[in-house]
Amino acid sequence: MTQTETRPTMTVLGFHSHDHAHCVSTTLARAERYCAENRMKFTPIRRRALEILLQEHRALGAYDLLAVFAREGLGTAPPVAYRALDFLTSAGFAHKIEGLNAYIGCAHLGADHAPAFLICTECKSVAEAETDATKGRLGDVARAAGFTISHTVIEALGLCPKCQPGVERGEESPCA
Amino acid sequence: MTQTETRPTMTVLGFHSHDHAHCVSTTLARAERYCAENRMKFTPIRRRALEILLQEHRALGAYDLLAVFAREGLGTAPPVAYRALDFLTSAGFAHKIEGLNAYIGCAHLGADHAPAFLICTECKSVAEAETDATKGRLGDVARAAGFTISHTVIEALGLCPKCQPGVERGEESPCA
DNA sequence: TGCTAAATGTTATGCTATAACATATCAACG
DNA sequence: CGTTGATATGTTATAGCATAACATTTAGCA
Repeated sequence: MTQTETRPTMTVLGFHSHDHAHCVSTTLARAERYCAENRMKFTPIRRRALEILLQEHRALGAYDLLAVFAREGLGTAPPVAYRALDFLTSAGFAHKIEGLNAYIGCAHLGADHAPAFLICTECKSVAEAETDATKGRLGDVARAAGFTISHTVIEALGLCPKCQPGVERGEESPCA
Repeated sequence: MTQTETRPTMTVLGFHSHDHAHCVSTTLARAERYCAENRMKFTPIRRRALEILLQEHRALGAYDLLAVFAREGLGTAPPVAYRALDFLTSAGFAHKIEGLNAYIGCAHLGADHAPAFLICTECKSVAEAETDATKGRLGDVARAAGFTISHTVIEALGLCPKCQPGVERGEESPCA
């Protein structure tokens, strides 16, 4: 199961290192402001759910999230997790990775963007790309067919740079 | 549940009408030949599974398939359906629609192609496009990130031409 | 205050998928 | 022919993902 405890500040985002604690806190602050401006309720459980997803920075199952909630006394029944995830995904604060039945936090606030994901099947780390261009191409196909797109799922499964065969690793766990 | 009985010969493929009975039989024949040439066993249950998927020509859940099997005395336990689907998807004879947890037959034989799907959330009909171009663009992003793609999931959910608001329908069921 | 809408708590259930092990089938080879 | 090994199938049980339904609480507002 997922542990939240001992985790370095510098970890992987989009397979690049960065100051993770900083990006978590600023994204939370931005979400807070976004909700205030849009009459949305950023309740403690929703805020904590986003915080967990952002901290992990990899695809997390609903029941993984629930397990953290349980440890923290925030709830034990599945709907607790799914409601928080519904809120976050509706708001565009998180996305579901369909290929993994899992969820990931997102730094791009606002409901309408068409993300593409690179998902490492080895270490489960996920990079998010904003490929409106990809949606544009899919959009061309759709337009030609008279099809109206409401949502896109664009995911690539494979191996991230650190999990490629032949890459030697140190003592740290792969990709994070 | 899904009924196989009374179904017109002309139905929707890629949102275009076509002679469906013909495309089902020719695709089955091609699959048969492909398997013979590649030492793969196109057993009765696998053949029937593909036939069902091709006939329906829309996303079908594993348990929908299983229900048909049960009616026909081919099996009642989930692994029966999942094994057939595993074979068909491995062979490239069928694809899983991740956004629906459902499966669809495919006319493009051979394991390696990168399909994109337009999925009508109203009538569940599915159009398949061979957008190697889209894979190419995702591939650009991946290459830049040092990511090796093994599989892509490219799906657009929305409304097909016949299910658009404002389109009046006759007495037939939507899109099929 | 009292109304309404939204959020949360809780129980139960349904859908999706696979593990594990037994049995059967079939092709290759001596 | 019969053994052997690999693949396919039969079967039971269970794991993992998700939601329906209803009770209770909370927050905003007339």
